[in-house]
Amino acid sequence: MTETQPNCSIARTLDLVSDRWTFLILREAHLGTTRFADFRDYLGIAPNILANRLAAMVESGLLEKHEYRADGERTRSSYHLTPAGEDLKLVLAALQQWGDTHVPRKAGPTVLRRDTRSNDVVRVAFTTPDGNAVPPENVTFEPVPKGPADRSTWR
Amino acid sequence: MTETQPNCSIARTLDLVSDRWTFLILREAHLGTTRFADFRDYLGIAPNILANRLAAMVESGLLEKHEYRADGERTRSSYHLTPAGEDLKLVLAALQQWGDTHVPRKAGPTVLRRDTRSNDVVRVAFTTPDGNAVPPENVTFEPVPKGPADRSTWR
DNA sequence: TACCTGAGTTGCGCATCGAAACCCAGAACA
DNA sequence: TGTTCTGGGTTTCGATGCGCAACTCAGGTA
Repeated sequence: MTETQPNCSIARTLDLVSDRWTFLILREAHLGTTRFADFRDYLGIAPNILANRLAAMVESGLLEKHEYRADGERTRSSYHLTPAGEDLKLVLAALQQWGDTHVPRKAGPTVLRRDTRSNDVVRVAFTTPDGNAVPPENVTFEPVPKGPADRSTWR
Repeated sequence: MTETQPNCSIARTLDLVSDRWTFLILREAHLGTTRFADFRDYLGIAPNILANRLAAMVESGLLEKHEYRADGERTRSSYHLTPAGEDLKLVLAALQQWGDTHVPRKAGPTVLRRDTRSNDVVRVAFTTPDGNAVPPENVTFEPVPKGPADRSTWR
């Protein structure tokens, strides 16, 4: 087994998270869910699939499994976002924002993204390094000159 | 078949794009690929899967199929991003940015996001509506008060 | 002792995936 | 006129993976 890493960052990312359930588990984790039974009940996911996904996500560094013990109870497992998992907040927000505009729910969105300081609703957008907004139509994906020219090796 | 729409924007979005190949086809489309054979060769995707995905993406409004005829050639098919598909640029960029930092390639990234006006490298970030950057740790997902409280109906 | 609850595991039928092979129409060639 | 080439697919078929339902197992509770 040669276990080739794709050259494309999008492809490497998708190797870890492209699954629908993985995204939804991440959504729940970002909303504060940590326990197996809560993920199962909130998402309506089959327990074998959930166990499978959680293990894969721990394996790939998106979640950490902790054992904890509340007073007078036995130890339980909980799953917490790692910094890498936290950083996917931006991806989740981008997906959500797209869904809000392109496949809207008649009754309006169920979840907002809000700035805890100002209470403003937050958007995801392109910016320059110094924080100026860039209109999407001015953003291009540009292969780097030294990169592998053969597109088929990008995956 | 009741064909229920999930209440969660992320879930509704994932119904259209959660598949790994769908994302990679979108990446290629954003790089300018329009023809069946080019998608097939650049991605190394089996033609049945490609045909399947392209049809689904046309069906869900991410791509449009055009017939065109170059001088002295027969008509050919091409696939072009719709505005909705264009808007997924932000999601692709967010995935790519995450991959660049959390599963980096030793030889550096293969594709950059660049502002065609200033030539600056572009980042994806949270902003307020008036364009100020918001640090990710200050962004929370907040269920709207009137929304369905029962999380299990969100999907 | 029996029961409950959280956190899974196992078994099984069905759908989907993907590799390889095949197909078909139009142009180009001979 | 027939053959070949190429783009854009379709068909076949075996392997994988999904989700439901049922079961397990350990610790705490009545």
